Amino acid sequence: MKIATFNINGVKARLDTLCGWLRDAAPDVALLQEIKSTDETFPREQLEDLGYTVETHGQKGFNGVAILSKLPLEDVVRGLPGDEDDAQARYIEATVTGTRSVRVCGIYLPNGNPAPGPKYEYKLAWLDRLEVRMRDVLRLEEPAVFSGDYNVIPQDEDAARPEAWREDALALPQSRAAFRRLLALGFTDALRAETQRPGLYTFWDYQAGAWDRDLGIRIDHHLLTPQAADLARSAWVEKDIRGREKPSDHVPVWIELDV
DNA sequence: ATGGTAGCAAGGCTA
Repeated sequence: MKIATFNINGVKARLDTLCGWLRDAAPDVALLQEIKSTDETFPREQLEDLGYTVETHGQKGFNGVAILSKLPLEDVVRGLPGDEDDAQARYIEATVTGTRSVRVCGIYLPNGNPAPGPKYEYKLAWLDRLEVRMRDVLRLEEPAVFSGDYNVIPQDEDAARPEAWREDALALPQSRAAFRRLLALGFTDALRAETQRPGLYTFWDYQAGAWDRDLGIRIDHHLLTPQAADLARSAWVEKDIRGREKPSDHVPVWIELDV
């Protein structure tokens, strides 16, 4: 089972790109972030025509997440549990069953800038709630993946210019500590081993020629329960997507599970 | 210190 996470940065503006990618790359499951659409305006039919089951947790204008799957999706949860007053659409879960079941959890973590400030407080509170949810799922001792745009640069080697991010909400010590706590629960960062070779990034800013100069950061992650990690065959970044026509500022990040 | 680009949606916010 091939699972990709992809911050699409506007599904309506990216629909041709998305459909072409789904035809070529043919993920079994695609977790999308920043769909910037409501459930009603999401281009569901076009994706269903490509053979995908579609579940969305949308919002007008900003944020929004979705799961596309070639296999049926069951037991969908919309919204990160733990705060009834949180109106931002940043989280969706479902179960997909191949030769065995995998819980797939799609994440669009708050950016948190400017820090310090209320947006950063929201990011840290969201990370605390995510830790609770991940602990609960971990207890089930089943294959599960928490995949998406974490808006966290875990370590200096995950940025081309770490000094440029020193004061940024994506790399502040509290952000990194919270991410490390997620790993300490017992999760595996599926792409971590790949970062032994420098220059593994998933995002390049539209501004200041970041792509042309390869000034990227690694902020899109797959975190695997031990049961999922045992099934993991490989993990990779589809970097060339960033150089195509009208790209998102993120690229797809993949894992393949032996399921 | 600022601005640089992009999407949504129709002005400013978010990133």
